[in-house]
Amino acid sequence: MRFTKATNYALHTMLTLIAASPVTPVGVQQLAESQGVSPTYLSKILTRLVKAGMIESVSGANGGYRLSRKKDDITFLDIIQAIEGTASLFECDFVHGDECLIQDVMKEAEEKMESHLKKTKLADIAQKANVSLR
Amino acid sequence: MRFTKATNYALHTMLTLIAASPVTPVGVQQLAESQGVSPTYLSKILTRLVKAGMIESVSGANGGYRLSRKKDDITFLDIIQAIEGTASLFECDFVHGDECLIQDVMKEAEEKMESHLKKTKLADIAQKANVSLR
DNA sequence: CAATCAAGGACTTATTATATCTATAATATC
DNA sequence: GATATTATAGATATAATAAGTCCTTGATTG
Repeated sequence: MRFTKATNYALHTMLTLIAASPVTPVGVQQLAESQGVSPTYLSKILTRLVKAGMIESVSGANGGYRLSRKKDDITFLDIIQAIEGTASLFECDFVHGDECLIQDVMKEAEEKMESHLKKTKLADIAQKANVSLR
Repeated sequence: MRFTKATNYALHTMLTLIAASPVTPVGVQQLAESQGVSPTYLSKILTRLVKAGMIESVSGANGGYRLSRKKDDITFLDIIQAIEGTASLFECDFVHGDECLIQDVMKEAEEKMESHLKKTKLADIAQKANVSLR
C-alpha cells in the first residue's frame, strides 16, 4: 500500500496556491507544467479539492484555482482525505463473533498517523519553503 | 491506499499460530479453510513470514507451520512489513532543490503509525481472544 | 463573438492485488 | 522403500485500482 501520486500532486499544488495570491487564480496549465503532469489529469484531481471546499475554481479567461479557506485552516489530513477518501486503511471482512481485535489495533495505529496529519498545517511548510516550486 | 488482504490473512494466521502448539505444526489446509481462502494462496503469503524468520515450515505428512520466535517478540509491524514491504508509504519523486518538506511531514506521520504497530505485540491480542478463530 | 479556461464523461493503459494450476521437493508413516 | 502428505515455487490468469488521455460542454473575459 502506498499513497497515490494524485495525493502528491494535490499536496504540491496546494503549497503553490498558498504561496500564490489569494485573489488572482492560478491556471491549471501552469500548475501542471511545474509538476510534469498533464493539465487534464491535474484538473481532475483539483476538482476534488474544489468539492471538498478547500479551493475554488474560476472559469473563463484568466481563470484557474485559488484558496477558498484561510491558509491556517488547511491541514495535511484535509487534502489527503479529499483525494484518498476517508475509508479506513484496514478493513477486516471476516465474520468474527464480535469485533476484530486485530482491526482495533490497526485503527489505533492509523489514528496516530491521522492525528499528526491533522495537526500539521500546510502553511507551516509554506513558511519554510522559499523555493517557488515544491 | 489500503492495506492488502494478504496482510489481513497473515495477521489472522499468526494469531492462530500463537494460540496453537509451539511444537506441532498447523497445516495450511486448516489455516486456509478457517479464513475462507485457498491453501495455495495462503501458502504463498506464509512463505514470506517464513523468510522473515517469524514462523517455520515443516514439510511432509503432518507438516505445516509453527512459530519460530517467542510470542512476545512478534509485533504487528513485523508481520505487516513482511507482507507489505518496508518501503515508505509516501515517496515524492519530484526533483526539488533539496529535500521535500511535504515528504518529511508524511514520513513523520507514518512513523507515528509504525511506532504504535511496533509496540503492540500480537500476543497482547491473543490473550484477549478467547475465540478459536480470529 | 472569439479566445480562454474549468468540469465531466467515456475511454485507454499500466500497475498491482488476488488468486489458480502444476510441478517439485521434503517428510512421515506403513 | 513405496506411498501419501505437505510446503515451495514458477507460470499464468483474472480483477481491481491507479494513472492518464480525449473530447465535449459550459462559464467568463475582453
